[in-house]
Amino acid sequence: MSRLTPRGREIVLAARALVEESGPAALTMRALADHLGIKAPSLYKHFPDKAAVEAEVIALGLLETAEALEAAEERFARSAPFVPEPGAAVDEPRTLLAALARAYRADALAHPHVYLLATERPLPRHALPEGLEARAAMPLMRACDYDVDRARAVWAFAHGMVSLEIHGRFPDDADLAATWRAGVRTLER
Amino acid sequence: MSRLTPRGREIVLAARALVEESGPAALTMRALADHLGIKAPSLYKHFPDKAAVEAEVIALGLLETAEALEAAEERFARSAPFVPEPGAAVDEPRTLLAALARAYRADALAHPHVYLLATERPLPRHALPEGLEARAAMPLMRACDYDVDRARAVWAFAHGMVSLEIHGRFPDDADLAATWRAGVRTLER
DNA sequence: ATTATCTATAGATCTATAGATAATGC
DNA sequence: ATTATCTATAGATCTATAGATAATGC
Repeated sequence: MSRLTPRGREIVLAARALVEESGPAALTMRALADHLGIKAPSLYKHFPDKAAVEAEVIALGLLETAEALEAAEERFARSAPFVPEPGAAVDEPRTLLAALARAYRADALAHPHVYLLATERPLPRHALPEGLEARAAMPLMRACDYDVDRARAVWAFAHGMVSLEIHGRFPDDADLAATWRAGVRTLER
Repeated sequence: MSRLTPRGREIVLAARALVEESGPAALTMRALADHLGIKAPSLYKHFPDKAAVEAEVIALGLLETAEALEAAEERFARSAPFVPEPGAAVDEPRTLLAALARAYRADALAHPHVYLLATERPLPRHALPEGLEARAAMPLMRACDYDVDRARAVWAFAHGMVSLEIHGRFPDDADLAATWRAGVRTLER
């Protein structure tokens, strides 16, 4: 993103909006051009091909995930240590892992189609900013004290939850907050 | 499947082979017809539209998952209780949940593209055999003593692991067997 | 008679290139 | 001069329908 021209940025933002509105399949060069009020061939003066535009949208999604997790980390670090007491806010996550899980879910559900675009296909790693993928993975690694297997297990749980939820695979009456709690609680140790 | 004509069955099996070979997007009416040595319009005498064919492939995938899990359940029930001893086979799953997790992964990786077709989109529930979805979910429910939240958490973990693995999202040198162990072990209690 | 196939074809899309034209920045 | 746009168009696909033809089953 940072390495794009201003017009390139606009195009990528329009592409993200398009994906978010109507799903990854709706991102076509023509629809994107329409959104921008230009003709499709004009896009090729800014990006070599469609994959390049898509890669930028994916990079944007990854960056937002990283930022959401980092923000949750900071919020948790600054928050008062949890002390059970009568009038306390019931809603505060009590552990760093719970805070990260909550942020992960909130971020994914805030733009589910971009989330799917960024996770349900191989990453175009060559087209992503150096270090972005690792950056997005670090908060969970830190929360798991650099135990990679636990960090990956937590990631798989969170991704699985979000994926199944977005695709409507759980029963309508499922209490997913309870499922998240059950998962996070057991993965905590 | 059972409610199909013999020719319908052949078409669905060819469709599944096509998906498995080249991914869900490769399932087009023309490619399917080519595979069968006929012309695309002929398919419409057997299925009303492409979605109907796709739904049958998904039903097949779900059925295979259900059968794989049920078989693992039975195998585990019949196996000798685990007794740590020097020459024992190191590879035996020691708990029912571990056995189911292993079967889930093996089944998904045996036909990853069909797995993705059956999980990475909303289920065409109206077009599936009655009870199939519930049947596929039961082994995990039984293994979790009907604790739905734990069963769903395990499912999410397993689905997340498989999804991330199929899409090549883990580092090449990741020890995924260790990640599965870590996840299953913690979700066990 | 019914069933499975075929040919022909409508009607939508998509991505991407070539080359012309207008606007902007020195 | 450079940049952003446009029109025109090539070249691939896709899904699905209509109607003809051949084969099969009574």
